[in-house]
Amino acid sequence: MSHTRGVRHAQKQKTRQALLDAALELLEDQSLSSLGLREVTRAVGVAPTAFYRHFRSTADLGVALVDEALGSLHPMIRTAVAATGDSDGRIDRALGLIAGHVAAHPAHVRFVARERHGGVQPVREAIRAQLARFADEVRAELARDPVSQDWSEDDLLMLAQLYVDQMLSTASLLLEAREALEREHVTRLAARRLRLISIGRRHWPD
Amino acid sequence: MSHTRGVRHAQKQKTRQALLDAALELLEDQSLSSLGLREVTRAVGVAPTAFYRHFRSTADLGVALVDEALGSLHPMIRTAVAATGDSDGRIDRALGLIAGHVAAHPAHVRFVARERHGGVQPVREAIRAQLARFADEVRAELARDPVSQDWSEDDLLMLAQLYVDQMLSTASLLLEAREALEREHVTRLAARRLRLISIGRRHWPD
DNA sequence: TGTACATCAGTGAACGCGCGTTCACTGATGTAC
DNA sequence: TGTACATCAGTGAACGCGCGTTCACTGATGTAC
Repeated sequence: MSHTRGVRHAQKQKTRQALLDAALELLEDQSLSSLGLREVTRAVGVAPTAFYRHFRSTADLGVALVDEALGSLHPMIRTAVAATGDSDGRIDRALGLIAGHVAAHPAHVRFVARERHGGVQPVREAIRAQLARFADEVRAELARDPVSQDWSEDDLLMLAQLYVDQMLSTASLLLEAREALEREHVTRLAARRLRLISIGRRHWPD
Repeated sequence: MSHTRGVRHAQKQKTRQALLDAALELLEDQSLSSLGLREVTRAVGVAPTAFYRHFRSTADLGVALVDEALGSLHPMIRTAVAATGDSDGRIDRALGLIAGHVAAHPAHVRFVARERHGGVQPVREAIRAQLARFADEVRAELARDPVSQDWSEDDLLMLAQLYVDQMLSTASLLLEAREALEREHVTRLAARRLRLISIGRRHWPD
């Protein structure tokens, strides 16, 4: 039954995914606001009109890409900031997770970094909403740490946002680093930045 | 003489500036990679072909906009991080300068935030170079502070980059805040972030 | 100061091209009985 | 299982439109003497 109904549906999903994949690849060296619908269908090998069976516009496709890029990332975020191990160990673990993610999904990371402040409002909004969710999850995780006992909710969120910003910024820098040696340098600098922040955290409010 | 030679030259500069101004305005709600040359000339009221008397392409115009937006900002940067006054006073002064700049040149700030990771490579590169100069100037200023006596050059640069990132990030957040109350909230959060960083700095390396 | 020539910012017509969107269609898949 | 009808993902032709770029031009400004 689910199979009988599924053949047409499955084929549709396959085409939809092909459109998303092709768009993501085309977006490696251009912005969403200049991505053409025909460009995408041409890359997939379907008629331009087929696009409308899946998305109302390229902006709509962009929002779907945001969900694909960030929607599945929530479990990783919690792990990245989990309060287990010593401070330096936690920093190394978080950076390892980030580096792994960038290596596995470079195009997704580039897309989010590019469109976060890009020219397409609904996409900016979708990214903003996802990053706000991340920040709130990080805040919840930070609250479990004894170090944060006397912190107000506002300050916890402030710190969480700082961490989320650092993650995205580091991911973006890793993306630009083409050689392994350069990536190591970026990681070392990011570790120092995180270290400085965690020192500030420990001594807050001084 | 400089006047005789100047009439034609001055008129040319005037048109060039009109093109830059019109482009900047059009870029408030789109990315450079989707900005059309005809769009810009139409807004100014000159023939499309006149564009080529000033820029080879919209990417070229974008690089000129980067220089306009960031080139004149270097003196302010030094003032913003100058090591005079107590820590909280310095933070307030820096945030005041940023808020003033955002209020005076919102379109420039938006342009830089948008194109920093945007789809036009030469423009990204121009922004990266200017931000690197900022970071180096901040590093030089930080080095003059007794607090940084034992810091390595690498760590000073790391901290300087962190400050530059915070400035840009705060400027971008201020831009999105439409109401005065919202802007106050953004400023207060930014002050806390800077405070946390300066605490980390004071206790570095713990 | 006046004249003859050079420069060059801005023009306007023309081009070929790819764009987004519409529409009626086809034929495989799904559903009812 | 078989038949008759409904659904709907993908097609292909057609449209009007604005794009970037070329080219020879005009006429005001600049220069040499």
